[in-house]
Amino acid sequence: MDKDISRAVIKRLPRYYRYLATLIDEGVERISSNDLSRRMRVTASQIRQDLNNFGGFGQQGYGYNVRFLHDEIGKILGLDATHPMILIGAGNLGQALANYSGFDKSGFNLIGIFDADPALSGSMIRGIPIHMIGDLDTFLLENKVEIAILTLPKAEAPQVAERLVEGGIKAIWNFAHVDLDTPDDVIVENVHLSESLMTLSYNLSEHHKSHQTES
Amino acid sequence: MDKDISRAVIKRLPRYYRYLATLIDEGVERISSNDLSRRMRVTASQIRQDLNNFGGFGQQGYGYNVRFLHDEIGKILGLDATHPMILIGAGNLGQALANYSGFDKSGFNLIGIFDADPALSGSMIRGIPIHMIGDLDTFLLENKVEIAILTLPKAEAPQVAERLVEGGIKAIWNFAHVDLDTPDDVIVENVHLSESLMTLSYNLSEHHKSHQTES
DNA sequence: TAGATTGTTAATCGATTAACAATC
DNA sequence: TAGATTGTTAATCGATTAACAATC
Repeated sequence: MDKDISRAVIKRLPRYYRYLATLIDEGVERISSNDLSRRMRVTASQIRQDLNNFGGFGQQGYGYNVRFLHDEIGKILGLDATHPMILIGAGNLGQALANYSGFDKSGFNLIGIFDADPALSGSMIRGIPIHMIGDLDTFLLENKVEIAILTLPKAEAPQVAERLVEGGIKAIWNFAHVDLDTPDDVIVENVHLSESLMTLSYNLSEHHKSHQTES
Repeated sequence: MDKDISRAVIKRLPRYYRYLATLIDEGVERISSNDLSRRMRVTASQIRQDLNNFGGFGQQGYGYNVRFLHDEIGKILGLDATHPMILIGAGNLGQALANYSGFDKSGFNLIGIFDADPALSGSMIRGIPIHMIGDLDTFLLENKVEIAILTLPKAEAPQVAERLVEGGIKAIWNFAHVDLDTPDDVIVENVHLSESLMTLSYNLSEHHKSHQTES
């Protein structure tokens, strides 16, 4: 039904969601696009335009019910569903992400960790077993996995990505410093930390007027 | 001199830089905007427009010298300079970033780590000492620090950010799940991982045609 | 020189902002 | 009802793409 929402809009939704959660914590029950725009430092127009891509969540003369809007955006983002995930590459970053328990409460459940290092075989992180990478294909056959987190050296990432696609994975959260070449129906969300740092560095180098930037 | 380059352009520079490094590895000496556009899956027009924001790096009839263009973009990004950094919050993610040695070769030198946990006092990560957060202000007085990496719980981040600003920090690489309210001359680059995952989740939930996305 | 390919201007497309009628 | 504020259309702004003259 909702057709072709622009990526710019989608990327703003989690931020709305976060601000609305804060408002709930503060006990705020309703908010107008104008008040929210002041808090978030975006235009009220943009807020109303963004939300109306998904339907009329507000009420004229009243504004938006905070809890309702929060939950609706949660649904739009798919946070009402459970998303089984695996993580591939238990290095520093991989272990840090595996240790982070915050994803669970949004429905992102890590059910397996894979690495090439035999020393890690059989051990666990937060109760989640570390498997050998050789067992990946079997695991994908026997378990429903939606998302794979790729925290691998760039050299190994493309080959592993291909195996993931063959195994029916739906989405890859890619932390490897490489672009993956996947079929159109596989979602790839890239997090290139070093590129984020370079962007920061650019702004440092010059006499640029700064503004806060989303990565 | 270079005035007001759009953020969209800046965010593409690190990717050009990465592809050019790969071309150097492959022994490619020159490349046309057309060939590069095919590899990177962007338009040749965009490549030429982007680069010409910074000057004419190419030559008609020839294309671009790979090594030269790579190095020029490096300079634009400020990778020819050294950027002393500190990291605040030695939790899972903080430790992972501290352990990552790859930043050094781009000039990003981690010179101090701070945490509130007394158990960590005096220990080191990759030879970099962990200080108590109480010593932050003194450290900033005694050391030239450009960038602070914030890997803290959201509750503590704003207060620490304020101390950093007072201590003369130039830029904050913010991993905390909160927007920081800093003066205009302080650069903030946000990395909100949970928001990145939500974006991925959105694309999963629906029958959206996927395309690879930069976070 | 002829061919190739840039640098750059012009045209198009998309996203943001402004305005206001609808309506709670 | 009157006031407030949305939903939505129209205007503006900015970014991308196309076209082509300049030039190596």
